[in-house]
Amino acid sequence: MTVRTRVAPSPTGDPHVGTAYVALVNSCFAKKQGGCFVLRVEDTDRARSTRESEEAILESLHWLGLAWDEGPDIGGPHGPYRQSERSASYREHAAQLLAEGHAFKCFCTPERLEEMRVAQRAAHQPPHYDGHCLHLTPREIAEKEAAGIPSVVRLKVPSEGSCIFDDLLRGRIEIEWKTVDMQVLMKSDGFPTYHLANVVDDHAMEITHVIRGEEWISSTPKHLLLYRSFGWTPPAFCHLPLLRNPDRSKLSKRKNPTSILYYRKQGYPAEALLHFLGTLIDARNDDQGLIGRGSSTRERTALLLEHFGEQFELTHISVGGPVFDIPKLRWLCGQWIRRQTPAQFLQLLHEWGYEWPRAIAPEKREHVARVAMERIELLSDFAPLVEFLAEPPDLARQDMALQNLPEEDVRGALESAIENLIPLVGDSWNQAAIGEALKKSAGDAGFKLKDVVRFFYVAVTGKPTSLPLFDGMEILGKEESLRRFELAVEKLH
RNA sequence: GGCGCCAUCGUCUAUCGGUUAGGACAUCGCCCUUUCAAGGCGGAAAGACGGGUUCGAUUCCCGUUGGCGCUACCA
Repeated sequence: MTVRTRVAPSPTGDPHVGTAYVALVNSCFAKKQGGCFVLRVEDTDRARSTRESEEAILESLHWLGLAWDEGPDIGGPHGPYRQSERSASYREHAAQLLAEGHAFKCFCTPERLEEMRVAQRAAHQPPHYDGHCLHLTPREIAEKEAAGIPSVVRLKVPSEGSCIFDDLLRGRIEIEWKTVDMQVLMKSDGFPTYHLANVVDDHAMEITHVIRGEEWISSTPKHLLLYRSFGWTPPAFCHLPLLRNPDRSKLSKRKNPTSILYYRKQGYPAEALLHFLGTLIDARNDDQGLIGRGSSTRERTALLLEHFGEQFELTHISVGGPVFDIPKLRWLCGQWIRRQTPAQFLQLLHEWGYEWPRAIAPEKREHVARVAMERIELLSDFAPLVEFLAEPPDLARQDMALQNLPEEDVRGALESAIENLIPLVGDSWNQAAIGEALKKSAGDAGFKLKDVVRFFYVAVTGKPTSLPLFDGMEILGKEESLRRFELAVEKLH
């Protein structure tokens, strides 16, 4: 039997990094076993599901280089891959459960259920469906339906014994049936809940390994009960740890950016995010040798995925929920950026959507890239670093008030710089010569370059820290550089 | 509260009974140096607690504590 795994996102919000993490594991497992990886959209929550969200999720996973063998966008032999398009199947299966006595119709109002829960809570009982509609006669059911009272279908759960199953990561798990609620399977709007749809589809799509988040462990008995009721062989189950916020709670957007869209927009390269996710599923992927391979983002993510797939071992996933450590992710981003050639980096910037200021001539951009890529982590760090090349700084006198150096000394150094820079004409206006000239200027003014260079930075870039100054000035050109020195001198008069 | 899962440096982790408990991020220091970075070198930093089992436990078992998850006509 060929291995088939799936990821089943619910399109109810922004694409979550946790979805990518689960998708990655499923994809790697399938790849390692020579199986298929399926993407199925679980849009049974009519109120919250949107098509935009679905598109964003697929797009984001693709951005990370993830690909599936079957899915709503590419079809496949087990389609449709969108649960909202499989309603008939759920209705039939619910009817079958009803007919065979594995489920029952429930006419309880939300108000009654709420009162029931409040009472149970007050009595320190776990909230549980109380079986109110469990023993309605066919006649009572018919009457209520004739009266137009809305109903749901609930799962019948054994009252004794326990459900025992094997988790691929955690081994034997035992949960007593009395702690399992009589879950709703079909909502009154005619749509299935996760539990029914998930089981029916996993069976229909011949999923062999259900690899999903840890939050599903306590629901697994319900799913197993459904497989048993239908007479189906259940798949193997594997519950992955949940990604955490730094405070260790489940990763949530209240406390952390969780949207892949966010990371993309901020300029986290896809290959770096993918690599980071890879380190979370197997520590052996925390290998700097993996950084930088490939000449385009597409090729880089493909190589990474190939490596992850080959190396993949379920047992290397540790079961403690890992903190989604943004500082480490950022470092990895910087690493990926730095391992590119300047030309590749330019391409990365372009793909990200960076638009060059017109003032920076195309032939100078590779030089800019070369010196800028050494000092950024995210692509969004690039623009602020190079904006001085397009816009003259708006200097204020106090910007020059650094290091308690008297203004006249600063002015002297700046004037000396101008004097030494003027002779540099034509090709002599280059990084090395500029450096020599500025060193001499500092000396002429009675300082070491080190002591006054910060003022030069402020004069040219408007900030005490920026790109390497000599390169910056070479790129800026002689005329504009001198103009900025002169402007700075004026400020000090 | 009930049920379940989990537990090594601040973080991600290695160790599959015997190690000076290793690496990476972050942090600190030094070097390099045109500021800031990057890079190089080095430092500090961990087995939650209590019982067992064993010649020997971070490793196996039990308990405690702690964290997390579930406890919906959301997934």
